[in-house]
Amino acid sequence: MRDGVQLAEVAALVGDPARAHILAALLDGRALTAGELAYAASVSPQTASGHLAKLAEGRLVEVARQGRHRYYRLAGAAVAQMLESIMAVAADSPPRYRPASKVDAAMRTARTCYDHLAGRLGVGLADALTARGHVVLGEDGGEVTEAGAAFLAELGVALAGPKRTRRPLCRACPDWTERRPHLAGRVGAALAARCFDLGWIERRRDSRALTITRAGEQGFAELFDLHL
Amino acid sequence: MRDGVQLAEVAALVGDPARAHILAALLDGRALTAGELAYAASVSPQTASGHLAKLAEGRLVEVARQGRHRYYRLAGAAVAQMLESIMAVAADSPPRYRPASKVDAAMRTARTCYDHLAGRLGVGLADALTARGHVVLGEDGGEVTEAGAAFLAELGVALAGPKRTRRPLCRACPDWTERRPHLAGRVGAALAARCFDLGWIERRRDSRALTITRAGEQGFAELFDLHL
DNA sequence: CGGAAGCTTCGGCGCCGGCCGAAGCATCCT
DNA sequence: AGGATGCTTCGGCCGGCGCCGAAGCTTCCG
Repeated sequence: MRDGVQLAEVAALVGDPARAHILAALLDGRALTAGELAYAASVSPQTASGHLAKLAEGRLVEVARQGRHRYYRLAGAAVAQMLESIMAVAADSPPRYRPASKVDAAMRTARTCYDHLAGRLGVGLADALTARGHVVLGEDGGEVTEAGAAFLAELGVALAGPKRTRRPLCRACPDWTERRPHLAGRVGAALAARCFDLGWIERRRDSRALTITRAGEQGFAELFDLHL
Repeated sequence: MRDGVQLAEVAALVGDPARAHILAALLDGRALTAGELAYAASVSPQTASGHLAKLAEGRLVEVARQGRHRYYRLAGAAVAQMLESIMAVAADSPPRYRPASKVDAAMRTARTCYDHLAGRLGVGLADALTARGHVVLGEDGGEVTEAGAAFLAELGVALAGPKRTRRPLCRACPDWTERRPHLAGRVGAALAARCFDLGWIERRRDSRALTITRAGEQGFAELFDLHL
């Protein structure tokens, strides 16, 4: 069982509190500077730099130099999915203390998951789209029906992009609060981006939780029969 | 971002080499004794005992006393899925050394994943069943069609069991070698069990890889048009 | 061109945690 | 009962890693 060592190496990278905070901060798919990540992890810049070097060597994050800043981001959707699956185990494992604070309620309602939407909002959208036959989530990623393509086009969701990308169009991504999948893949990302553009949702400070605006409440209710 | 600490706690449990070997050994869903796990992890019984206590406290494994033995097993399918997703990241992350040994080839062909089948065999079965409309894998787990139920019944797959179980009937489980989902859930487990009973597949020593017997080759080819 | 900002590298300290020997329980066998 | 087996607990050793201060490198600005 030789895969045990690689398993341990990757898990150990996530297993340090500072690095876990860094990864959690990157989980919404944005690219953050080393300084911001140091602040997020509550460690000094030197310490964060060391952690980031290890994460980069382990191919968990990628770095992009831009002027005197260095922007770090998750290395891909597989990493995000791994982190979500670990959180899913962490969520029900420890009976220790269950804060259930206000921010948790917000997280459960709507949050970003890598570059798409999760929480009740995310699974609600996925449910609505599948119930109406706009998307079909199969085992091999899933597809968008003709009616779905028309619906999304009318909504203004940009699905053009380079066709040669390897990323699947649709993917069911497990949601660790709702325990049911939400919509990921290129469609999930484009839909989330469009919701931001429409001003239906807004990011919160220092959290992956999202604020649903009044326009968003109206839009989600009218177009998706979704009341959150 | 308070979830960072819980993330780190769970990941740190997997992050130790000895514990990772233990978890990898349990990944096929069987329950093993503390002694067997100590041997699998190449540590002394005392050391393994400490690790197992931590894994149990972290709710990653469950223990069942039976005589003077203690049988440990993974705490659930969510844990198995987490481990698979970590392996998926570990598989393409390190360009270090790629052994690509013989056992790896066997693992890619057919192996167990928790209590169901993975590898080319696993995804091939899932493909065949969906292509023929025997199962429909949706986002919310999936269903077995009437034709599928009849087909499985004729094959001798026992799907009765207690109806009140929470476990979904079907579920798409990501496959880290094929990078496409295979069939999990109660149906996946029952199908795997039936293949063992039919003598189509056999476990190998010290590995999750499976040997496909001559009867298995014939059966998979005839009933699923699957040539491995 | 100097100074400041952002980030990294280096060096040494300190501590957490894995490891095993020895001992302590529980269970099974005869 | 006596001994063997399986597993756990205790105690102490020791290596590794996270941490930060100081210094060095690159980039931006006036």
